[in-house]
Amino acid sequence: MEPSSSAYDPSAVEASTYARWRERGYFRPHADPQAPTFTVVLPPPNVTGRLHMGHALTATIEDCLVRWHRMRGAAALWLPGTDHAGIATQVMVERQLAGEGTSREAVGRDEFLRRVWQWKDEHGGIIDRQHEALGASLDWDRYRFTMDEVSSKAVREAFCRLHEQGKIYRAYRLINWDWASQTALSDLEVEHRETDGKLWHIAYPIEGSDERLVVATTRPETMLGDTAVAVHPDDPRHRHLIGKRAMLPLCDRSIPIVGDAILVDMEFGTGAVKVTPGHDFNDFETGKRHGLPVLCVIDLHGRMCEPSPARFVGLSVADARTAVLAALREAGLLLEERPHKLSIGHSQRTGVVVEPIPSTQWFVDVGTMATAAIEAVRAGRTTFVPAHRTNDFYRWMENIHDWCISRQLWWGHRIPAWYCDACEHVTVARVDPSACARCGATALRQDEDVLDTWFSSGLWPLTTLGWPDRQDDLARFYPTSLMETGWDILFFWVARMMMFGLHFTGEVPFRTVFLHSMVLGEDGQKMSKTKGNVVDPIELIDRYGADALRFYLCTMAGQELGIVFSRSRVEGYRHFCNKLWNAARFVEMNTAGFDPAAWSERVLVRGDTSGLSLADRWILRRTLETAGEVDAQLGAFRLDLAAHAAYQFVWYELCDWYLELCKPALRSDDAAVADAARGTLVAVFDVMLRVMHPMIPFVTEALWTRLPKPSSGNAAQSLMIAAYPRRDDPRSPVPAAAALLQDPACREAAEDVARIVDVVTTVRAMKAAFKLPPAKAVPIALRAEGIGGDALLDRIAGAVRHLGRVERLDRVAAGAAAPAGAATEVVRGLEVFLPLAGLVDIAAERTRMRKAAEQAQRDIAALEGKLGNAGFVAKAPAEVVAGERARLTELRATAEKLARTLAQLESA
RNA sequence: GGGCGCGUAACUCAGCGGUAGAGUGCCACCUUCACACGGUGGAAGCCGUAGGUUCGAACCCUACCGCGCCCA
Repeated sequence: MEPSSSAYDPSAVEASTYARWRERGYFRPHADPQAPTFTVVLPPPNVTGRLHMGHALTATIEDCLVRWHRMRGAAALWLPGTDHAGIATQVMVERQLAGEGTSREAVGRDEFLRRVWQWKDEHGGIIDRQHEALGASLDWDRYRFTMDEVSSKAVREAFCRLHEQGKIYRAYRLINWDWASQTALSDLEVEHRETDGKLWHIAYPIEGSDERLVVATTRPETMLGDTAVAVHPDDPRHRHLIGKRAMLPLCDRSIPIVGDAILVDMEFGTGAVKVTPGHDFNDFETGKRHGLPVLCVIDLHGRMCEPSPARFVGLSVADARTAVLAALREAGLLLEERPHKLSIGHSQRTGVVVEPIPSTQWFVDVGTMATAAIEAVRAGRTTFVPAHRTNDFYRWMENIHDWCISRQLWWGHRIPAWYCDACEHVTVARVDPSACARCGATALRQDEDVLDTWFSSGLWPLTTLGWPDRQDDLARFYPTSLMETGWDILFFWVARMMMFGLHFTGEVPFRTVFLHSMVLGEDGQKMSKTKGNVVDPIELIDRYGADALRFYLCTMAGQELGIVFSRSRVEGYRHFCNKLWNAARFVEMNTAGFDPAAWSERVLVRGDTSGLSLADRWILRRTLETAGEVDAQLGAFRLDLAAHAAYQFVWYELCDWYLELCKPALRSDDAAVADAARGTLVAVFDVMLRVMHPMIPFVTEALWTRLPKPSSGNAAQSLMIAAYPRRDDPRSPVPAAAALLQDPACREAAEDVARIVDVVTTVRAMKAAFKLPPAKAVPIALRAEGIGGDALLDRIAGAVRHLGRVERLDRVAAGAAAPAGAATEVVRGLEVFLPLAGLVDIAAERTRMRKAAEQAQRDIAALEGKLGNAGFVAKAPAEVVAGERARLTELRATAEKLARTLAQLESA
């Protein structure tokens, strides 16, 4: 065994440890068919993407839970893979081609696809290796890519089935058009941003009258496509105009005036709105209600087109707006212009303003699938964590629109529809057809478009398990246990997966949906390259270690609000890993050659604590309590509280106190005494390393592998597959856990340790107050009058002497006078005297004591008031009242002792 | 406009009905035989504001003020 360094170096263990886990096949679910399964599918990142903090958070939470279940004995399966990311990837390759002075149109579809695959091969897979750096225990043998054979087959199967069932159809509809990438988008891919715009009032002359109807609009250029004007049927200002016609300015076209209570808000603008079914979703619906024609006046490149008047044709939307406004102004029809905030849709991918345009596209009728998904959640078949997210899911599902799934891209799953030139029949088929299904003609053209990437990722829980061909994994691991992702993509992923999963299998895709919030930059803003506040998780891993980053992310997993990144906290958790490393090193140094078998059999198996010291009993009990706490918090998805409990215990109880308390025993000549401490150390570290492994797998594995283990029978090769310490688990490393937790001796030890901590802390503080060096050995005296007397002092004296650096510990009998010239403190009724011949300023000490006495009196008065309140005594829980009474008793004793000391000082 | 969430120490966050906590930072002392990525002691908070419920409120309720997100 090589001597370990005094500083933990993550880079020295992480990569090799990960490789070892992988070689040994620990990432695969074990074969035991009886074992419960725990299955998670990783939300597929973009194949050419890089790990960002959101991915790191997702992977940390999922890995932690997967590891925890694996240690609890489940056949744990965490499924990796990547997404082909249609638009994003295509845009990258198009940019590359543009750099070469060519374009996808110039090189042709086949060459373009070859180039995309090449791009994917060159840039893909980086994020997989980054997940490895984080320690993700993904089953790489089951890796899936949304464009691989299995996925492709699944996509085609799903498309054909939905088409056969009439749930996929082709229609001429208004869609969101991204002119930069020349494709349609679904509603979800459009981001609405609030923008400062203007509201214009335009007068439309009424036919056969001198009247004018004034409409308010934020998009004057679209008036060229107006096919009606709408007013509210209850509006006394405009009601009489319904049924008449207006003359559309600039176009000299006669359009009807309709009454529509849905579209028109009487309070807004002038109470009259222009209706442009070709370029506005609300207007499109209004057009359907009134049988209005749909005019398309904006083309696919965002330019005005026929039937716009010739002088506008060819202008960009922005130029057309200027021109239209100028023309209206000239005609005296532009009445008002005022600032107005409006929300404008932008393409999520390219950022350009999305134009609603009518077009023929493929759609999924999601109505019944959405209903089924809502019902499944209502029935509790899938639950959301945190629970209040359930309402977001309902609200979105209840207001869902049909999903536009065709994209005018080349990179993606090509739509399996073929058009017959002869009879115009559309053949949709699982296998590429050679002839028209209706007329048999062989002149077929496949649809040029591909499917929305989210169509294939919506099938992800199915395809990762081999659907539709393989059934074994599906039968064993579906429905999966957990879907964990950021809540910003609840609708993209979770909702679609729910619909598809239920539709194709009748069963929900996952039992629990755990949604975390977003990681923001240190400035509290959303991370973005332009703001320069992006934090790279890989840089953090390199600098602080994967465990430090993971532990930090665990502590943030419960955050409801955005997670404001804090580098200093990551650094703090690196310190924690280092602390753990050094504590374990201490154990290693002190247990060389120690065989814990006999100790384990007696204590851990039989629950016999008779040979243990006070400190041993205390720390054993606290270790088991902490194990239970962490286990419970992980079960409640409170990774933050699990991490917190482990941190507090390790640093402030185990390291600060137990490791110091056990030192005298370790150096004892009495082998039994030393072995009691050694056995305890070994057992405590075994349990705690297991407990923390899901959160910080690397450092715990490195230490656990090296340290002696208490149970020689359960010599697992790796902590990863060791049993998680749980009271009722027969595989638990502490079979007698329940008995130990019940053991009165262990419980009482906690009281004594608390006394030790009190006294030692007091002595240290007194030294500091009198400017004595902490290492200075001082004489002290203690009096435990009325709180256990000599028996208590017998139990704690040794530890107090050791930890307080006390050279002589005297006892002051109940009736005796306090030592003269001594500084005095009373802590929970126990008097601590520090004789300081010559050092003590009697006057100052007198003042200090007087202050302490006054404070005690104030506390007593406050408590007496509380206990004197009849309402409190009658209504508060008995244990609370009893607790306060005990506190009062203790405080009175303290006050009395302070008074006595003070009296002695005053007479001095 | 509708919905949800959040305002606790200088910063990042726990606590969510019974004596205000952690990390980082700050001050003083300590290179003590696991750890200076450390130890000891300390300073630092009208727990957003105002009401209400309660014996008791940082915690529950209401309103308001800020901040963020989602959906229109």
